[in-house]
Amino acid sequence: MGCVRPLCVPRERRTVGPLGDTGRVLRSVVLVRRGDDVEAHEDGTVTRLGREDLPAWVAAREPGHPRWVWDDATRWYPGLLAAGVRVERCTDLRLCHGVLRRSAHVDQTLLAGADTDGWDALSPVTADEPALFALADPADRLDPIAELARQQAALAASPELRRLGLLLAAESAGALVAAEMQHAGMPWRADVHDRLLRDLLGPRPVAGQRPAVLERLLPEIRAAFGQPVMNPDSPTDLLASLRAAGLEVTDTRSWTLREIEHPGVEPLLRYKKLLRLMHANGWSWLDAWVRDGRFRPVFLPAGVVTGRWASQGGGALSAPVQLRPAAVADEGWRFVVADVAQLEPRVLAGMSRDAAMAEAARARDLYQGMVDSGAVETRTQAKLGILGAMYGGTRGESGAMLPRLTRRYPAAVGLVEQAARAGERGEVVSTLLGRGSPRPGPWSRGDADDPATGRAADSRRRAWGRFTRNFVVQGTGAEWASCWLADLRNRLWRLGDGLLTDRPHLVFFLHDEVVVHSPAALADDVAEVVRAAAVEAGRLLFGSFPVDFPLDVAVVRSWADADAPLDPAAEDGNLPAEVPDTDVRAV
DNA sequence: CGTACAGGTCTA
DNA sequence: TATCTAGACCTGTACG
Repeated sequence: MGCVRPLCVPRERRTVGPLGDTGRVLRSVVLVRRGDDVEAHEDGTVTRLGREDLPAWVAAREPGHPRWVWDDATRWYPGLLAAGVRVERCTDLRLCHGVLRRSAHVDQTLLAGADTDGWDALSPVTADEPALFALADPADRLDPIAELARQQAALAASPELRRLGLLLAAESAGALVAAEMQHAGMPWRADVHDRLLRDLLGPRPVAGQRPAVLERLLPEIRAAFGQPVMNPDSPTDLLASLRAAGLEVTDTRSWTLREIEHPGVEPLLRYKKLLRLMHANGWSWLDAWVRDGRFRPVFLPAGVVTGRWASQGGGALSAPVQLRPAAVADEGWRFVVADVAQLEPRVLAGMSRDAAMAEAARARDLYQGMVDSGAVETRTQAKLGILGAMYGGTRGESGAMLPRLTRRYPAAVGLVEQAARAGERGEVVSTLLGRGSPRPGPWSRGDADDPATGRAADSRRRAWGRFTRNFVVQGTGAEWASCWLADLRNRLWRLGDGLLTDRPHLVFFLHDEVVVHSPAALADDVAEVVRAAAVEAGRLLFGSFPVDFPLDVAVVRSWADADAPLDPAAEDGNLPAEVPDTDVRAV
C-alpha cells in the first residue's frame, strides 16, 4: 500500500493526517519471519537479522518514516513496544485483507492466490504475554510479499481507490492504536475498586460464600416471597420460587420484575444488581485483569462485522459506569475524556448528504436541532424517530415518526431504507468507505422457513434488512471513529517527548469515546488536538459537506468525573479521601 | 467431567 | 403472535 496516498491535500502543505506525513514519498519495508530470523524487504534489497536485533533495527529506520508492512500487527508490534519502539505507520495485511475480501468495490479475482484461504482464516494473537513470535504460527505459512502485491493490485483497480485506500490506512492505524493501548494500559486503582466493592458488598468473601450484604438481603427476600429456601443465584430456582409465590412471570429479567408490585421486588432487584456486579467486575475481575495499576484489555479493530472494534478480556466494551471511579490518572497526570454526541445520526447526515439533517446536526444536540427546525415537537420524538430509522423499528412511537422524518429528511431516510431493501433482497451493502456487509445465509433467498429455528422466511428477510440498514450507518460511524483515532494518535505523539508512555497517549476507546492519559501540563493541548482530530475525521469522510461532530471533552483525574468536570479550584476534590495502607484484597 | 447453550445484564 | 442494531461474558444447567 506504499503507493497509496488517500489524502487529497496539496503535497506542498505536508499535512499530517491518518497516514502520517503525506508530503514525502512513502517507502514500504515488508517484514517476513524466517524461523528465528526476520527478513526486511525494501526496494528489492533484503536484510536478514536475528529477531532480537529487530527492535533496534526498526528504531534506526523509523526517522525515515517508512511504512512497515507485516502480516498482522498483533504478531509484531507488542514486541516492538515492549522494547520501547513506536512506529509511525504500518500496513496490517490481515486487516486490509479482511476489508478487501468483503468489499463490493474490489475485483476478487485480483486477490486470489494459493494462500488466500490462509489469509481469510488468520486470527489475531491475543496472548497476555506479548512474545515477539509464537511457535507453529499459521501466519508463518503465508507470504506477505505476494499478499501485499495482490492487495495493491486490487486497490489500484478499484473504482473507489481513494475511499478504500483511506479505509485501509485507518484500519492499519487502528492496529497500531490497539497495540499501544494494550501496551500502556488503562490506569486502574485496585484499592479504589476494592473500596467500591466493599462499600457495596461488604468484605471480600472466601470463595463460594456470599458477600455479607447479599447474605443479609437473602432472608429479607425469602420472607417477602414466603419462600424460605429460594435461591436467587439460580435463575431456574428464582423463576420457580416467584411462581410458587403466586407471581405470573415467565422470566426473571429486571425490567420484568420491575413491573410487579410486590414488597419482595425491591430487595430482589438490589440483590441481582449486586450479584451481577460481583460476577462481572468483582474481586476475581480485579485479580484477573488488573496488574501493576493497569487494566489491559485486548482491543481488536474491526472485530465486529460492521467494522467496530471488539475486545477480549475484562469486558472492556461494557466497563460499567459504576466502577469508573477506579480509573484514576497517575500522579501529575490527567485523563482527557472525549466523546461524540449522536455520532451515528451525524454520520447518516453526512453520508446521505442530507442538507436538512446536517443543519439539525449543527446544533450541539442534534435531536434538539430537529425540534428547533420544526421537524418534530419534542426531543424524545426526535430520538425515537431517528433510532427507529437507523434500527428499523416500525412499532410504537418510533415507527409513527417515520413518515414525518421521511418528508423532512428524504436523503437520510432514503439511504437507510434503500440499505434495508437491498438487504431484504439478499444484496451486499457498503459503508461510505467501502466496507461490504457479509452475505446472508443461502436460506435467505428461498421461501422455505428455517428448519433450525422455525422462523418464517419473510421474517428472516426483514431481520436481515434491519441488519443491513444498521450496517451502513454503524459501519460508517466506525470509519469516522477510526479516522479520528488515527489522526489523534499522530497529534498526541507530537505533543510530547520520549517513550510512548511518557507522552500523552490513548488508553481507552469505545465506539465514540476516547480516554487519553496525559501529563497534567499538556492536558489542555490534548483537549485541543482531540477536537482538531474530530474535525479532520469529518473532512476525510465528508469533504466539504458541512456536518459537525461536536465533542464533549473533559480534563479529569478520574474517568468517573468526565460527566461532571472538576472545578479547577477544587482540583483534588473528587479523589477518594484516603487510600488504605494495606492491601485488603489479600485472602 | 468437560463442553455448549440459555439466560441475564452491562456497553455504545 | 411478535421482530429495533452491534457486542462481552458471567453463571447455572443440560448433555455427551
